[in-house]
Amino acid sequence: MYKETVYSAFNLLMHYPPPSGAGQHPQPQPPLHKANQPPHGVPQLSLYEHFNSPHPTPAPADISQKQVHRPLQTPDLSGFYSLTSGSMGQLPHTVSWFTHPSLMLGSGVPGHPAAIPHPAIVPPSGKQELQPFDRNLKTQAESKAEKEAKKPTIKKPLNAFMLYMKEMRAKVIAECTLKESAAINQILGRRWHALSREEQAKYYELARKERQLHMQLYPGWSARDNYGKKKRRSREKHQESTTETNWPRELKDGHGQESLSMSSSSSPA
DNA sequence: CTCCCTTTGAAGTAC
DNA sequence: GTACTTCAAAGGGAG
Repeated sequence: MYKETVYSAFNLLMHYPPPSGAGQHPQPQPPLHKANQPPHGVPQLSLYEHFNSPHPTPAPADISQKQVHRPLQTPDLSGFYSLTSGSMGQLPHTVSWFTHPSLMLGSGVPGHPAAIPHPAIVPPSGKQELQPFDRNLKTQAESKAEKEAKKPTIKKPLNAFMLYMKEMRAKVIAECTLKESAAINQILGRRWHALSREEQAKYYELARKERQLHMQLYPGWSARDNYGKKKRRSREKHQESTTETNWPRELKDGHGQESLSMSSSSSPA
């Protein structure tokens, strides 16, 4: 089944050969995501400084936690993405959902009571909390522990590729009628490599602004907060796959690019 | 219901 | 400093 869906995308993929097809980017240059890194020590975070300045209002993270009991609403971002999906010829003034104006005002910014829950903040299970009525039945210790466990998770900001995926996914699905994300992502990965440096640069810039705003909204947040909390992927399996080739990703991309048939056969029937 | 798959990049941990 | 690991999104598939 998986094989079939993957093969159904074959034609699509033929237009976006893997990077191993040496010469997709005739001009060998340093990885864009590295070249795109802003120099250290460059002060760019005026807003960040503003948030970090001593003020009586609670920290953004605290605000976000107070929003947990609300029905979680992911704002409709289709507008923004439709804005950018057609032509990325110019950078939008707003950056994805992190920098969407309404979100900037509403999510986590102190002093905005009508705050919209930030899409990066989700309850761990994605479910609503217990009603206060139910919680009264529990002991303080239990409820405290539960509260701790149900703390909203502040998600990582999306990187350039993730932003690209988010924007292009629907397009690819429409083109190839695939729905399985694993297959879609393979296509998107190849399309990503097929992008020009200029096109990629737009997404790196978007991602940079995402990180910047994320920092502003959640000054104390660290990727460490979510580290190791998501899945307990079988380390043996992962090591098996890495030791199989034992190559760095760059080399694998260049020489050991897994074929579609390989990836399809990797999933158990 | 929960995890896996699959991708790239950022950021974490381990040595 | 380098190598390795985890998590961001997504949704069908599998157990």
